[in-house]
Amino acid sequence: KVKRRAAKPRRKWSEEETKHLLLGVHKHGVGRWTDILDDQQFRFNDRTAGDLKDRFRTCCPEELRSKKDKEKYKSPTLSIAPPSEPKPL
Amino acid sequence: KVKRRAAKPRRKWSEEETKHLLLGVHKHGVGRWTDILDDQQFRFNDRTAGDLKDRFRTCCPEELRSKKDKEKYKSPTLSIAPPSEPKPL
DNA sequence: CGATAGGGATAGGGTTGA
DNA sequence: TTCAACCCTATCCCTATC
Repeated sequence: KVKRRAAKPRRKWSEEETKHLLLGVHKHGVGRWTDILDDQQFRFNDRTAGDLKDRFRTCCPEELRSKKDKEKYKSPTLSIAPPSEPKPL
Repeated sequence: KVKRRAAKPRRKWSEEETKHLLLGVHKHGVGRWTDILDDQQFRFNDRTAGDLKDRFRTCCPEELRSKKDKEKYKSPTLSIAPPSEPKPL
């Protein structure tokens, strides 16, 4: 049986934080979680690359189901204006 | 409106079954529902890990309210002698 | 070795029958 | 109405794989 770490307290993703994630995906591409996390243009509330991956999975279930053509996530469909001054969350 | 599965018939938790749950928490810790469920030392009446979690929530509301120091659930306060031969419920 | 994808488990809010 | 029992799923964990 696998020893599990003590779970960290759960923190809901805010709309603002999710917007930063989607903008990050728009800029760097799906799966580039560490790149997005390290991009100072986007602000996250103490998340890990895995957290970003999990959040994207739940906030975009339909797209995730089609594994091929991940480039489509970079389509202009996601037309959210980047925040000129990302504030800390 | 969320699609719901057909509900399973409700079965009350007996004192015996609850005792096994508390002993399991004492041994494995709060939140280790699958570990407790898989521990052959304890017997449950066809419950899921989620059922154990929910039962613990209702049978120990005070302790659940204090999120910190979960180790206290392992305190000797819960000094119930483990059944040498757990019987099926 | 570091990072990700996918599967697994839990926490907490929601639902419902007695 | 209340509340124990059960459901839903976002969030977090584990690990094979690259």
